[in-house]
Amino acid sequence: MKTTINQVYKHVGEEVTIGAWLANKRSSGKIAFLQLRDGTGFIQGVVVKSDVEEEIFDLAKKQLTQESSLYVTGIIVEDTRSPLGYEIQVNHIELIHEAVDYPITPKNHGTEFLMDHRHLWLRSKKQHAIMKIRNEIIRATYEFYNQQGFVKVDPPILTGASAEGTTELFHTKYFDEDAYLSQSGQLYMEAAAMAFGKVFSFGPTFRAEKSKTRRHLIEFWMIEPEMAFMEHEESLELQEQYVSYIVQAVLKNCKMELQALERDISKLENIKAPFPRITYDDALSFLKEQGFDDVEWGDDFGAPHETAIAESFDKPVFITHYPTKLKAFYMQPDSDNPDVVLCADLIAPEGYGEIIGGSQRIDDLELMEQRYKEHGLTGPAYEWYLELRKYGSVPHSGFGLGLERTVAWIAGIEHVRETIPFPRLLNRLYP
RNA sequence: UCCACCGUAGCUCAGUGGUAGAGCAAUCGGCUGUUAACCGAUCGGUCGUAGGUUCGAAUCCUACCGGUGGAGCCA
Repeated sequence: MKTTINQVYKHVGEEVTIGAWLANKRSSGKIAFLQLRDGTGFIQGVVVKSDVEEEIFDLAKKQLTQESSLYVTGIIVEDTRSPLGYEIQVNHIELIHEAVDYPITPKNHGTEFLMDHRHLWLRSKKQHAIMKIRNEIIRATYEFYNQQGFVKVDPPILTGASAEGTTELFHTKYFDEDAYLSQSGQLYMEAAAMAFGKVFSFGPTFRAEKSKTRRHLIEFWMIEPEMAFMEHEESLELQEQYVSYIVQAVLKNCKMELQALERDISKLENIKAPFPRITYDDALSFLKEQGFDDVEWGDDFGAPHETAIAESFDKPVFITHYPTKLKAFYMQPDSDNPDVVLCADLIAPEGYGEIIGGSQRIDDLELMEQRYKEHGLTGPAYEWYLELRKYGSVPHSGFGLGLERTVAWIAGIEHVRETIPFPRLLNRLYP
């Protein structure tokens, strides 16, 4: 009977066949241990010389190379010495394909080498665990927003202009016109919110910035909810519920993966709403108390500042009410103080930086037109966006969550490049 | 774009002016519970590239190329 490694617990005492790759092997004169993986998990196969035909033992001991593909047939047994709790006592092996000189050996490798072999590196235990956690976050995201009555709407990837007018865009041709790869679906999601009420998107975004840090990718995935009839504080409540939901989903459904990554689970267990909030002004005072003298009112916070603020909380923290001049043109000014806007960045703990940026959007046509002028934004590409304020404008808010930074934080991975299957980095377009 | 560091065997690294080294991988042999298994042997090199200094350069100098970490910008 054919099965997969994640199903073996249902077949204790039975003979099964598993299609697998050989991750590693260890052998002595009369016993061989095969480390098998099949995509669903890892299991050890035990080949005892006295229990199998001589050619099978010779195959296991000598011919089987790392990453060769095979069908392994044997009896599933419980064994406390195995991390999985089960082993397969091998009776028969059918070699499908013999791998020759697999480049990624069980010893140490450098980042450049591993990234050059990313198509193979994905097979390793740690990378497998990271991708499973990424998948769980995506799965839980769809589940959460569907439960909350959101509709998934897909914004375009090819666009005629920038959403924020700040970041560097990838330029391409659209027949005879200029086009750009999307750096945010937000403006389109605002249109969608006016059609469906509560919407979310999940898709790739592109930034042609020469950023070279452990928090940056050229191509990354964002989840962008947008909610009609929702004001700033309500949006914060949704954000903290959402982030709590995905953290708890990973804790519940990815125990093996978190263990494989040696993640300190105690740091995740208390990630439950509500999250602390601190205004930009209070954050600035806090930084001054901490001895930072390189930042004044009106300056944006740098990575060291964000980290210092995040380290004083054991949950993600919202930094709210940034100066208007620092933020995008579409953000709603605070009615009590128009010098600041109704926005919030959510900073993850443990130095992972900003995982969410969000705000209430300007819904007044006159104010939006004024902002357009101040930011020098003109042209037909923006006309449709203004029309959203012309026909039944309502208060609305939204935010964007960077998937890779979120995966890095939850999985405890140092660099975002390991949290996406094929990262696009400043100097990397291969594989 | 700026700052710092690094390029030596397939991989990870040592070697700081005087014969090119180790561990792992690979190949051969040994070992009945291994967990990056272990033990013995064999194989493995245009020291990133181009100039320069020197009797002599992997080592010192210059330029270039590539990479890593960080800054700025951002999610």
